[in-house]
Amino acid sequence: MSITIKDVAKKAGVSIATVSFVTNNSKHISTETKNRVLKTIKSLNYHPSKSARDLVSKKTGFIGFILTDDHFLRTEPFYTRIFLGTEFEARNDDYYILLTSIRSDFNENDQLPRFVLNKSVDGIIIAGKIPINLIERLSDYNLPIIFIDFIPPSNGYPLILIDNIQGGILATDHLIHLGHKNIAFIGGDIEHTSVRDRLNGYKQALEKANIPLKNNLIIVDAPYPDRQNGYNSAKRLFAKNKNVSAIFTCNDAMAIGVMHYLKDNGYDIPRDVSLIGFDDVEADLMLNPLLTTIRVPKIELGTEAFRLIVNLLKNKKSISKKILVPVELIVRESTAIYKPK
Amino acid sequence: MSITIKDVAKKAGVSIATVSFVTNNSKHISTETKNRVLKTIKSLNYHPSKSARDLVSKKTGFIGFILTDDHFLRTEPFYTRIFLGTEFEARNDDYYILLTSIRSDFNENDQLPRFVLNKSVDGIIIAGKIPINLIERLSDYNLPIIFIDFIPPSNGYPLILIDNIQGGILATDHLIHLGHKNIAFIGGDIEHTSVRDRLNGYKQALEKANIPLKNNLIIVDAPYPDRQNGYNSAKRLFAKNKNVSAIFTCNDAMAIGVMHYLKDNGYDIPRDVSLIGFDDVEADLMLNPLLTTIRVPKIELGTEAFRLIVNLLKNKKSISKKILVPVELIVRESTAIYKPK
DNA sequence: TAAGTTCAGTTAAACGTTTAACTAATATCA
DNA sequence: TGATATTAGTTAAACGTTTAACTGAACTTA
Repeated sequence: MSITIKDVAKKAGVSIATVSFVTNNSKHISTETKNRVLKTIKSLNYHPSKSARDLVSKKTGFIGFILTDDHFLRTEPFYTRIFLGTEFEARNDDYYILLTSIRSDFNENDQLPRFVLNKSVDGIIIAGKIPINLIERLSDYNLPIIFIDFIPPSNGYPLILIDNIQGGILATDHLIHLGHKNIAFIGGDIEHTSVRDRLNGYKQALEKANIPLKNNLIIVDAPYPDRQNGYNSAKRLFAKNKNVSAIFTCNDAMAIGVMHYLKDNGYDIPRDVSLIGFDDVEADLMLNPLLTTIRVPKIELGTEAFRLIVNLLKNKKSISKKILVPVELIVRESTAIYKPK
Repeated sequence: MSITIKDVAKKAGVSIATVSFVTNNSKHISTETKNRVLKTIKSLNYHPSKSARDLVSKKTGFIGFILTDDHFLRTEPFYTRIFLGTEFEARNDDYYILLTSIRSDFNENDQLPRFVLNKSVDGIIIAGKIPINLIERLSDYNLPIIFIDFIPPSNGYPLILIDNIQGGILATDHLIHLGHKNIAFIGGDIEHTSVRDRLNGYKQALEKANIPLKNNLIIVDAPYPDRQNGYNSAKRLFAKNKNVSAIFTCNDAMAIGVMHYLKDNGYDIPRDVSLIGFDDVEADLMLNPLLTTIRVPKIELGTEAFRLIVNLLKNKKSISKKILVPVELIVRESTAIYKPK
């Protein structure tokens, strides 16, 4: 059968406790014995049984990762990248990540993820907007929960957030420095905090530059920030106001929609209109022109979340931290110096 | 602390063995006792400890799922959908899926996935093309392995495959029925079996319709089947042959590249050229015109793989099955009846 | 030198299940 | 009727670890 700690102990001529102490280096063992044990472990290709370990330590060694179907299957690998960041980091710490998806219209009748019901995780990471009734039901299980890129209504949870305000400022500043004055903002649902914060950054940047805010340059009534809604929002923007020289959209998907609208209506990018997105999802490298955008470090969001939850697990006291991950301006081809017509 | 089988046994007034028999219904227990135990379980909200179970049963209850980074982070949610299918199915069978990625240039110096080293999975599902040295090293661990959408060089593994030949026939037949004669095939790497099979279907369909095969209508030298290579392949196709009225590309990504090329060069789709893709990844719903394609049932590929591996695990004898999952023609706007210029 | 301290290692209990082997009661049948 | 089979349940060992409590030797120190 499989090699166990007993086999190692026997072959190395020590007790199983000693082997255990070596593998965990939890007690001082003479270098001589230690090396002998280590060598034996290697030669037998011994790997401790996870279940036996978990059983006695009362830990599971698993972290649950929850995503809605919507987010999971998004065209752009945004949330999958975040997951990957978490998985990467977990490798160093002997944790496994259990990924599951829930329906985005999760309701009272839906079952909680199995790993919650069976208590097979030590903590939970949730990325993106999630139905609040799930959060409420989750709280009964008193597991540590961390949110990525979402601010739940109830306080007290540690949060890993994108520095959206900073991103909004970065994007808008870029356009301002290029000489633009009539800068539009196109967002999805204003109820979503990221959109609100990005808009906030936009406003702050304008104010700092003494450019008056015009409400008819702000379109934030689309239900979902996808390409189609980007297209429609652009249409509505230009219906109100022909005098736009630059557009900041709250994400790349909408930006691509806007791009389509502009092309369909004879505007050249960036000659007639400059366009900047947000996320940098590399969704469309064939885009012409290539999109200037704000890069969100997705992998890093995932790794940060993992580090934080492990910390929480070790120190037991629930620090309700809020970590803002910085973003970066990526200048490509869709923005240019303002030239009056 | 946590509720254990002992608590249930005590409260229900039976031995722990009885409780175990009830939870597994592995032995006949009187309905009376059974109901009493069940009720107690519910009232205490008891859930068996997975690690204790795994320890004695020598199963882990986990299946490993391996993807290369390339596939994982593909723009189109192709492989993530397959994973989701597996995860869905696993829910019914009390299995968990451990998803991990490896680098696409995985080599001898890279570590095997942790779940292999630590023996924390009962079997492995691999989706998409994977470096063969990984397969070789994996075979040492004598775990059941199943491949999805990839035929490894070494035989004997159960395979879940897309019915590519049938798909090739379906696509080409569609174009033939529309009256096209000069039908081009654009594929990526011909070394890839899916491309070969799709091309095969293409050839079969032409032959059946008595349309002579022209080699200068077949472009299969792109290293990777993405948009950029679709664009380039189209360029090369039209350099050799202006007389093309329909194009069948081996996947949607290349089809989108081809679409860009056609637009850039003044061809109207489908008036001048009909275009059909493969995969139906819904990557670009803003596409104009919407792409006619062959739909691959991604979720189903995942569920089939899971069912097969569980079967393998239960019956122990390694049936080297090959399951061909059928595809479906989805007619949208990019194909039309042939009209001579 | 005697008492105490440190060091290196061992022993054995515990974690929460499953399951083979057993028991005791009841049913079946020639 | 007595032997046998069936049913419903129990007992106890086993799975592979961790770790508290212990042991014995070697080293300090007054």
